[in-house]
Amino acid sequence: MEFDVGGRLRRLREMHGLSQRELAKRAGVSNATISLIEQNRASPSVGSLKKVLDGIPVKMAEFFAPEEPPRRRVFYAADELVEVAGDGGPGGLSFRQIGRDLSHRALQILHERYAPGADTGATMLRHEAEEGGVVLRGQVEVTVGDQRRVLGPGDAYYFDSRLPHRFRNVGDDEAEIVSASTPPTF
Amino acid sequence: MEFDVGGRLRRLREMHGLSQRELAKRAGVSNATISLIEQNRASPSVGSLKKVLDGIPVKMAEFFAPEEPPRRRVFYAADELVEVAGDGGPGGLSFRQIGRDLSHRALQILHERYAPGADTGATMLRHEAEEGGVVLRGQVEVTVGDQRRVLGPGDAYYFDSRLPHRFRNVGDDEAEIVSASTPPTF
DNA sequence: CGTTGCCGTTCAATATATCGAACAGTCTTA
DNA sequence: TAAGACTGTTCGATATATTGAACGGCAACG
Repeated sequence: MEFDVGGRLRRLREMHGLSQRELAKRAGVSNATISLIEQNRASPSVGSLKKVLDGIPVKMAEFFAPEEPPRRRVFYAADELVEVAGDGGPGGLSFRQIGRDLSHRALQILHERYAPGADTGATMLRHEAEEGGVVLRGQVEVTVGDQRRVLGPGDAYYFDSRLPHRFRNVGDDEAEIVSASTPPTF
Repeated sequence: MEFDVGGRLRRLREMHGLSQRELAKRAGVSNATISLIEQNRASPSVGSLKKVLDGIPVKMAEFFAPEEPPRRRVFYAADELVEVAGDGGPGGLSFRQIGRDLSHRALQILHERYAPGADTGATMLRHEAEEGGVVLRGQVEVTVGDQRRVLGPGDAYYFDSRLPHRFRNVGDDEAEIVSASTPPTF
């Protein structure tokens, strides 16, 4: 099993939008060196390789880490967000989540919509997590522990998920929130 | 930050109960080479180092892997979010963050606004983190590694922050995003 | 058109890694 | 005591990595 040092370096460099000369300057080596390494016409010393990687910057372990980190999905169209709670209908709540499988993710992000009067109910205690969000439209009454407040467009919140919490749309129009929590809890 | 290649190799070799000569034979290099490398009197080429490690055997990524692998306030009015980047004026970028001190938080949540044409620039900070977000208004071109896409209202993204990334408002109107990342990076 | 500036590549000169062989030390055995 | 079989280290010769300067290509500009 050979390691294509040159190809790997070239891909990393280009991915970071650097020219050979630019990288050479940052790394303190000559551009010729980079060129030769990328063509696999020279096998750099560990010291040199380290200098080069520091200029990108990339850690040694990263560089040699198992080739392709399975290219995870990055983009999601609006209609590809997955409904994870509520009925999704016009009458109530809609929680639309970025990505279907969160088991390898650190973050759960939701696009939430509340019909007028919609209410999450008194929510259970959750696992050890933190969450926060921004209200985009409407008037949402947020209750966390013994604190309560009505938030409008642009207002935000942040709390420890272990506290009991509740969201309620107290306005006459639909309300919208984008929220995030870590780690994902469901 | 330096990497003690010699010391590391010596420890690994002894841990596996190999003599310099024995390892040299397995690896197909001279014993002198091993001796010099272990004294840090020579910085082996990655080709040589690979041969040596194969003789132990130890993977490159393993060799360079770090010793140990990685592993109040609730409500904020819209005008209490703190501007953390950009000029905040009408002309460019505005990144408004929930909360001022993130040192004890797991989550960084931003309410971002981009004037038409606004751009985060090509080179971005890189950190061990994950981030995602939802586009609320406008047309935003998102580039992550070698992937690129224009996202509109309701569309979303999620990626590993170690990949170089860039956001650009390619529409004629202001664009708006709510994003989250963990752990907070600043 | 020529100039400027950037790109990646190539080449001869030089610095350095690597080799083969010899060195000194330790332990075992005759 | 010396010989044999190990250990890790050192030395000059040689192979190779690295340099600095040149080269040709390509796009922008006057």
